[in-house]
Amino acid sequence: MRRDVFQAIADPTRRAILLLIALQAMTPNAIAGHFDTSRQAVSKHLRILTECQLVKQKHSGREIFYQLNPGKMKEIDKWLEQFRKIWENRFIELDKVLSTLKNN
Amino acid sequence: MRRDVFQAIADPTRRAILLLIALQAMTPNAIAGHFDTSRQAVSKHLRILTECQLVKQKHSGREIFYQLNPGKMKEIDKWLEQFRKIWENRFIELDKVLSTLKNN
DNA sequence: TATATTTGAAACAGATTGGTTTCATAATAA
DNA sequence: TTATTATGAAACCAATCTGTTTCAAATATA
Repeated sequence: MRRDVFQAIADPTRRAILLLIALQAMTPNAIAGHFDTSRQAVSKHLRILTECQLVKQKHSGREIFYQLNPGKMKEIDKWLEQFRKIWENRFIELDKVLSTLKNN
Repeated sequence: MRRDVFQAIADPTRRAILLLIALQAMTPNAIAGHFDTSRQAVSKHLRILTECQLVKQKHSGREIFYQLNPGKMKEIDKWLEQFRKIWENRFIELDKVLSTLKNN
């Protein structure tokens, strides 16, 4: 069972769930109401999202509200950051080429 | 066959390949040399990465060099951006709370 | 030309995934 | 208390995924 953030966001329904609960915590039933899948299917998605800590639970009576854990989203951002550095380096190199051309 | 960038980066080997060829274009054989999997397995990963346009091919005789397509990486960045906006909004709201406390 | 190298692709096997059905548990309402 | 509601979890199935084996095609070398 792979349960990392990258595997978690690979599924389009899970990405939609993350966006849905980003602004407001919601119960599994409420979330399921926004999709064509069953409550049980949503529940399984929520389990995966919870296990990799992309969402957090907040119990309230018999209801469970799920909300985004923004901190964990930064793990994806961190991974992307490596590539951003590469792009930036290329831009610096491009700048060098351009200034060399300018001086000649 | 789902072939979007999110499904592509779900596999750890594929993420490692992306990092490996980010700085320098490489052939499938050279890439396979860096991992424990076979050349054929790497070839399949490269096919998936190529199909979703995360990498580009550059033919040179019988060799094929694979290189990162940084532009496509931005699709992931774009998706993350939605959440960054949410975080920023929260920070703005937090600022409001703090300044209200200050004035009282 | 004959041989070796580099690669992609198809066929197959085992593991994983996403969804449904069913059941158990806990909290609320009548 | 009894019935209803909200939820998680287990069993199961079809589809998909990753890796291996095998083969074919194209390019380079002896």
